[in-house]
Amino acid sequence: MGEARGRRGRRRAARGDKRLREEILAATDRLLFEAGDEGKVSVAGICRSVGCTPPSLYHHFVDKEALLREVCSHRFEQFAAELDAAAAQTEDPLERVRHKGRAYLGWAIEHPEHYRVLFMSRPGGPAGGEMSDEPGAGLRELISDVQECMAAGRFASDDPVTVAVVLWSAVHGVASLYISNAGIPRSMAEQWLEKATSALYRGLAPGKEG
Amino acid sequence: MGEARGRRGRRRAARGDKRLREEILAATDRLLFEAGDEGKVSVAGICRSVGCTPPSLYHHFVDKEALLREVCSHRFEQFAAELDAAAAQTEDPLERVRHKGRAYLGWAIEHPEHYRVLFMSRPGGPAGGEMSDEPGAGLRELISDVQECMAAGRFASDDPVTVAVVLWSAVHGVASLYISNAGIPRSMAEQWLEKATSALYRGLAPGKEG
DNA sequence: TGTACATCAGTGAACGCGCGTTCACTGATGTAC
DNA sequence: TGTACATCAGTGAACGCGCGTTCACTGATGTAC
Repeated sequence: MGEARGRRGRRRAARGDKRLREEILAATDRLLFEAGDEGKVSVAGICRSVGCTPPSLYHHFVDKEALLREVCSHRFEQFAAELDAAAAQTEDPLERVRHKGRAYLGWAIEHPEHYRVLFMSRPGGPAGGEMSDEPGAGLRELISDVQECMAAGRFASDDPVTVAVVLWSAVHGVASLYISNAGIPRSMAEQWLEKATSALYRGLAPGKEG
Repeated sequence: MGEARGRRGRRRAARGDKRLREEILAATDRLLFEAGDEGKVSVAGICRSVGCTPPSLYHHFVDKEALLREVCSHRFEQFAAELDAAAAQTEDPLERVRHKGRAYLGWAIEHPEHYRVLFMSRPGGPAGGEMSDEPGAGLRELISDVQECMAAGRFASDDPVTVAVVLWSAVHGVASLYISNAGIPRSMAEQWLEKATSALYRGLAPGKEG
C-alpha cells in the first residue's frame, strides 16, 4: 500500500531533485498566507506541514530568512506579471492606468496576507528589499504611463512622479483599509476605488478652469 | 546616597500607588514605539526597562495582552484628540476636512510605529478592537463633515459614506506609504497629500460639466 | 504613642513551551572500474 | 552485469535561548485597639 519508503521519514530524493525544496516553498507560502505574519511561521511548522524534519530544510535554504525572502520575491514577481497583463489589455494610457489600479486592488483582495507582508510590513522584514525596490520598478512604469497621459492631454501637465505616487497611494489606501478591516465586502472596496479614481481623474484633468 | 530601599529590588509602593503601573505603561509604549511590532515587545524587556521583575507586572495587569491593549487605546485617544483640535481651528466644513487630513498625516509621520500598530496591523492584534471601532467613531465624524460640505455646496451630492471613505483612504494611503518606505522625507509625503486632496476636491466639486 | 496584626506590592526561582539551528549519523543514489 | 566506494538527502536527538506565566515567600505599609 502506498509508496515504498524507509520505515521512517520521507523517501530519499535523487541527486538533483528539487521536489522537497519546492514543497517547502509552497508550504511556507501557504502558511504565510494563513498566518499573514512572518513571525507566526515557524521552521517546525513548515516541516510538519511538508512532512520532513527541520534539518532537511537546511539542505535547501541557508536559513529561515532566505526561505521567506524567496517566497516573497516569487509572489512579488507574480503580482508584477498580473499588473503587466492587465495593462496590456489596452493601448489607451488612461485606461491602462485604470486597468492597473483595478488589477492591483484585485490582487490585494485575493491575496490579503501576501499583500500585507509585501506592502504593509516594516522595511527590513523578509519583503523589505522588495518593498524598497518595487516603488523603483513598478512606480517607474506608472510614471511613464502618467507621462503618456499628459502627452495625450488626458492629464494636466504636472510633475509626473507626484501624480504617479498620488495614484498609487489612492489604490494602496483602499487596498490596505480593506485588508485591515475584517469583513468589508469586496464589492464595497471596488466601489471605493472607482469613486476615488474617477474623482482623481476629474481633478487631474486639464482645463476645467483655465 | 540615593533613596532608601530594600537591599534588592525596588522600594515597595504604598497601597493605592499607581506609579509602577504607569511606569510600565510608559515603558511599553516606548518599546512598542521602538520596535513597531507587538511581537517584539516582551514582558521581560518591559520589566528590565522599568526596573522591576516580571511577577510585579502581574499585580497591575492581568496579562500581556491587557497591557498592550491599554497602551494602544491610550495612544488612540490622544490621536483622536489631536484630530479634534485640528478640526476645531475652523468653521468652514471643507477647511475642517483638510485640517483633519493634515493633522492625521502629521500624527502618522510623528508616531509611525504607533500608526503601524493602530492602523496597519491584523485585525485581532492588541489594537484590533480599536481599529474595528475607530472607523465607526472617527469615520462617523468625517461623514458628517462631508455631509456639511455637500449641504454647503462644496461637494456634489453623493453618498457621504463613500466620499468619506475615499478621503480617509487617500490620507491613509499616503501615511502608510510613507511609513512602509524608509527614508522618504516628511515634506514629500506632505506634498503628496496636498496634491491628492486638491485633486480629489476638484474632482468631487459640483457642476464642472453639468 | 505603642503594639499586634492584616494586607499586599514587591521578590527569586522555576515551570513548560516553542523557537532556529547544529550535530553525528544512516543508508539510498550514483559512479568508476 | 557486478562490485567497491563516494556522495549527500534524509534522520533522531539535542543545543541554548527567550518567551509568558505561576509559585511560595518577604517584609514594608497600613490599621485596629
